[in-house]
Amino acid sequence: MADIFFDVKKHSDHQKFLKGMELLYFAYRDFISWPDDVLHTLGFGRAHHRVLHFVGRNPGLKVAELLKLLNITKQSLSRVLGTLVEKGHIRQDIGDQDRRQRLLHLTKQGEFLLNKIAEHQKEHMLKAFKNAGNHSVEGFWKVLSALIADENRVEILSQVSRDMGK
Amino acid sequence: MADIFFDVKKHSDHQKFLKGMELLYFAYRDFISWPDDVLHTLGFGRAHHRVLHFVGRNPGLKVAELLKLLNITKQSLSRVLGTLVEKGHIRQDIGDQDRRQRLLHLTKQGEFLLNKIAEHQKEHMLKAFKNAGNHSVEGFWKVLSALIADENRVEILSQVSRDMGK
DNA sequence: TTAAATATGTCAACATGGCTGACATATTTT
DNA sequence: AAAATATGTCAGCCATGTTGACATATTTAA
Repeated sequence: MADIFFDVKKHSDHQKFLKGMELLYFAYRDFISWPDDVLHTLGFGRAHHRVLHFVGRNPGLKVAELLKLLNITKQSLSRVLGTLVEKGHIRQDIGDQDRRQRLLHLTKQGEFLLNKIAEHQKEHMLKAFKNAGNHSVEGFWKVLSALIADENRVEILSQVSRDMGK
Repeated sequence: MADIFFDVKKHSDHQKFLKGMELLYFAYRDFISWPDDVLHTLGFGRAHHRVLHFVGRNPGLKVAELLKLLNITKQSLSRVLGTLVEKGHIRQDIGDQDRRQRLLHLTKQGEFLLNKIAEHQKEHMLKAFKNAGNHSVEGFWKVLSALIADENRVEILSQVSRDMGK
C-alpha cells in the first residue's frame, strides 16, 4: 500500500519532527479531554484525576513519592489532595515503620470514582490500539519510552511496569 | 529477545491501557518541559510557542483557523497573540478577498525565535526516533493518529500533512 | 539526651492560561 | 438597509502551577 503518510523513510528529519510533534500534541489533547462531566460535577479537575490514578496504582504510596511522580510542589498537591481526603476518596494511613509518613490509599468511594472516570479513556485507548494493530502499539510504547527524559527513564519505567509482571 | 515490557500480547486489556496512558503522560510531560529559558526570559510561555508554531507552519493563517487548531477562545488567544504582535514576532495582514480577516505571518524575528525554541525539541524527538527505530516510529504515528478524536481526525491529519508532500 | 535531619502541612502572594459574558467595529452578504 | 461574519476588547472568574517562610511531629545522629 502506498500510504505515504506513515512511510517514515519518505520524510526528512524536519518533517519527522513536525509530524511527531503535532500528532503527539493533538492525540494527547484529544485523549485527556474526554467528557469529564463526572469529575466536574463533583468539583474535581484533571489534577484530582492524576492523584486518584497514581494512588490507585500504588496503594500505600508516600506523599513524597506522589510528588515525584506528579512533578509538582507539595503546596500544589495539598489543595488537591486535601479535598480528595475531605470528601472521602483517599485515606491517609500513618506509616508503621516511620510514623511521619502518610501512606495513601483509595477508599471504596475513591476506587469507584476512579473506575468511573477511567472507563471512557480506557475505551478510547483500546479502540485506538485495535485500529492501529498490536504491531503499532509496540512501536508506540518504544517511542514513548525513548521520549522520556534520560534522568527519569529508569524510575518511570519501573513505575509503568508495576503489576505488569504476568 | 525476551523484552516482555514491549510484548503487547503478554498484556491484558487493562494492562495495555495503563501502560499506554502512563507512557503517554510521562513522555508528553518530558517532551514539552524542555529547558524553556529562551521563551521565559522574553516573557513568553508555552501558549506563545504554540501560536508561533502554528503560524509558522501555516503562513497566512486566519485567526478563526488558529483558534480551531488551538481549541481555545478568542479571548484567551488575544492576550497571547497581542504580545507576539506587539513585540514584532507576528504580522497581521488584512485579507485581500475579505478585508475583515487578519492573515497571520511570522516576521523574520518570529522565525528566528521559533527556530531557537524548536532546536531542543527537535533534537529530543529525533534522538528518540533514532533509538526506537523507523519501524517503531511508524507505529507511533499510527497509534497517535488513531487516538485523535473521530470528529477531528480528517482535518487534523490534513494539517499534519501540510508540506509533507515530497 | 540533645541537636539535626526528615516527612509532612500550611499560610500568603503571585503567574499562567484557560473560561464566560457583554459589547464594539468593520466588512460582507442577503 | 438589515443581518451575518471576522475580529477585538473589557472585566472578572477559575484551576493549577510557582516561591518563600514557617510549624509540627518524628526519627537519626552526635
